[in-house]
Amino acid sequence: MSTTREAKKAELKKRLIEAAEAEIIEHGLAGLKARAVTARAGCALGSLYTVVEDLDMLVIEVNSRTLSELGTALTEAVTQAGDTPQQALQALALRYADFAIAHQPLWLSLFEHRLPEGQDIPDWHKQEHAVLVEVIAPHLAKLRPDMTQEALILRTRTTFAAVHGVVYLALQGRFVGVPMDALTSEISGLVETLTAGAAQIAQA
Amino acid sequence: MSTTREAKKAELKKRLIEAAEAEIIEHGLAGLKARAVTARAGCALGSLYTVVEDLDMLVIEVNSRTLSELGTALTEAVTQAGDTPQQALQALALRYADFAIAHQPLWLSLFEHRLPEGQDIPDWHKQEHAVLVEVIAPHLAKLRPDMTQEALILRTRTTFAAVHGVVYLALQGRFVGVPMDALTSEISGLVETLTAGAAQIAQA
DNA sequence: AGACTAAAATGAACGTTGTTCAAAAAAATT
DNA sequence: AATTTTTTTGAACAACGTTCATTTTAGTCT
Repeated sequence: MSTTREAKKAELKKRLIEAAEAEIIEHGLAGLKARAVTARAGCALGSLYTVVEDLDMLVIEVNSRTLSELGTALTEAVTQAGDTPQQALQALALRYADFAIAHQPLWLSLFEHRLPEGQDIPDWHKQEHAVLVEVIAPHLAKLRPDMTQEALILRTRTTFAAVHGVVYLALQGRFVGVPMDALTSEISGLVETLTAGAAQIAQA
Repeated sequence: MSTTREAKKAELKKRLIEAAEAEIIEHGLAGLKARAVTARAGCALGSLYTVVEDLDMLVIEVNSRTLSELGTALTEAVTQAGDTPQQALQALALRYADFAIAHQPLWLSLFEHRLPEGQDIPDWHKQEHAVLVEVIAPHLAKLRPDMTQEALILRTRTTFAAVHGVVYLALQGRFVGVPMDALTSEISGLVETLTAGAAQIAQA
């Protein structure tokens, strides 16, 4: 039997992913080093490449985990929110910001990680991003009954990206970003404005 | 006299900045290499460090140029737009997206560049980002006469960040981004929604 | 103009990356 | 127990940013 082989390999992979996650949390995505990860996982440097194509693919594995947890956080937020689309969208946006703040380095690596030119993200991982817009779509649809389904898909992505942009620039700490202590109220104000505008345009 | 000394140094610096800009345009920020830049500028590898602290500082010099050109593009867009705040904000957002598309790698390096942990962006360069929000503020103020000046400053940054987020995720080509061929119309729809919402909230 | 001094340009060399691969260790099979 | 197959290992490699002793150039002084 060769159950030991697969099991050990799977366990090593898990250990490496967890080590990479811990390293990103401690030193950020830019501070992720192959030697530090393998030392933390308790294996040789070369072993990394028996379990994963690349260091980049290890990052993608970490991002996959993060995306999954972010997804459950968002779906939970919807169930706890009120019934109106305004309340649901407010809850989603605030939960998104809360998650980003609470898991800053992991959340940042979702959007800062780049593959070398030519390579691109595997499809299975691209699909995992879908949850970010899927949780938004039904509530936006209630606000905009005038829109076709295709238009709604686009507008949902736009809405996500708008909220995302505010959180991203704020966490980045760049000059143009909203200060961290104003982030929650600004996110709330943005969603209020967006929902008010959407309802009004749909009615006209 | 030592006018030749300073002049040569200044000219070398200019050549290096231009070379770095060209390299970023061709290979992206991640593809910027000290050896390629110095080869392109026609000087030795070590000469780079007589003119600039770091390769990072060379990127900041390039970003400074880009920010300046982006600033003039945005101010020009306002003068060409109609008189209503809605028209001004539409013109600004669309011009921002156009600039990002037309100068993709340079625009991306404005937001993708990171300094090593501990170091942070020099103040003079932080200040250069101000133009991004300064062009927005007066038009948003007309839509929200109910807001205090401090609240307006925050909301201006939020508004910029929202539009920026949509452009950024679209150009990134990640799953959640708006497809490039829908970007212009989605930006327009977002600004329409934001301005409609703002006007309604101010009136209430 | 030529000798001398100060400054700047140079590129070989260093430390640190990610990645590879011949050799060693471990596991499976006979 | 011996043999074959597979996996793990870490020294070695190429590519990177950065440094610094040396060389070259520019400025100054008889």
